[in-house]
Amino acid sequence: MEELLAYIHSLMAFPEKSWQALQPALAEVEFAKGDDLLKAGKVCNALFFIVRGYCRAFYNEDGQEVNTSFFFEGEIATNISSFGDGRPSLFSIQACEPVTAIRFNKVGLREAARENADIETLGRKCLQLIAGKQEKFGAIFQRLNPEGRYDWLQEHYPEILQRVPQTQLASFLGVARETVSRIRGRRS
Amino acid sequence: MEELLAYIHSLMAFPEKSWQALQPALAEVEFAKGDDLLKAGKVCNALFFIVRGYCRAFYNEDGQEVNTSFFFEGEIATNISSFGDGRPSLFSIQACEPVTAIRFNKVGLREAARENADIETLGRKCLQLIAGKQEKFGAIFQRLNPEGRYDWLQEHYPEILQRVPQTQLASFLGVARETVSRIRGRRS
DNA sequence: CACATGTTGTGACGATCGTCACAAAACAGG
DNA sequence: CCTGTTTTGTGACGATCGTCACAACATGTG
Repeated sequence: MEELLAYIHSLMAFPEKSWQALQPALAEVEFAKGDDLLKAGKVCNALFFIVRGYCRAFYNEDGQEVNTSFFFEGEIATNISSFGDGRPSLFSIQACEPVTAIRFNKVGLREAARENADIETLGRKCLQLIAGKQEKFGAIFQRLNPEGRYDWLQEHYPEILQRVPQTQLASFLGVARETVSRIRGRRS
Repeated sequence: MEELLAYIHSLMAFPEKSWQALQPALAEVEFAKGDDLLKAGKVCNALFFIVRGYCRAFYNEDGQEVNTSFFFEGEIATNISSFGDGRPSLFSIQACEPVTAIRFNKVGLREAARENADIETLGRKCLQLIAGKQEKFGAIFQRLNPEGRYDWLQEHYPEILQRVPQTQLASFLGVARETVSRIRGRRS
């Protein structure tokens, strides 16, 4: 819980009173490696603040999995659009290691936000953060070739390169597995 | 204004009372071709609902312009991250034709949202819409090669292909100008 | 109409990447 | 420790794309 509080404080001033008001919406949860935090086809009714371990978001493109993002400690894993309008999620989120997370229940969050303006603001901040991250990644894919993308990750998210197995990294970079292997060969 | 009202109604129920409360934040504005709706380096303190004409968002990558998106009639043009946290925008938004738009003033909007929950909700819906659009485009660039991207645009946003000059389209697709020319050659 | 400017088409060529095939290495379960 | 399974490395080859160079076409301005 301290991790979450620190995260929130990094975003905004958040008095003890608001923190208390938030509690009913929260629950600490554990996932084994391979467990789904969110299943494609289901509606996303929670946010997950990752405390330990990491997850991947992926969907099925004619029989094979495409990774769309990774969530590490101190990040929020969710499907914004499904969470937002209650439509089924197009992708799954899965624990890649044993994961400890704090679950934000949607209903509880909505109730808490109605009573407390800080919580409403917090929600908006998170949304902005997620949108901003998406914007950044979009730009990278738009203007960089596979090698450039790898370098950019190296620079900005070295954790992904170190913790994610190569095959999954390749699908995230939108690149053949072999290409990642060759880029790594050149680097070392 | 009717266009904007229709747009809002397509997103949510929005009673006349809320519409009235929103008015002080709105203003109809005109831009000549080439005018900036937002200048890179400045803080974005408005949303623009495009009524007529279209705009492009672009930034400078070592001396040459890269288009990051286009905004047509019935869409909202803005820089979410700059609008959200008041930091200077990394990109400009420019009218590609004579543009008529409705300007949402940030201060006015904030005041109106404080008084009226519908307006707060509207803000969140717009944010979600923009994040969702970004998510979609990100996925396309991640897994499609230039030709696939072109086809996808053809299918989902044919307007872009028809109204945007080829050179700017190329920079948007993250592709050499000549490649777009050849793809078009193959298509016809 | 003439000219300057900007946009688009096209050909040649090399670099990068995807695909296929198979070998090597790492890993997990008994 | 052995064995089957998954992950990673590597080579060959073809397709696509980027770059450069230049021609054709369109646009707009006097």
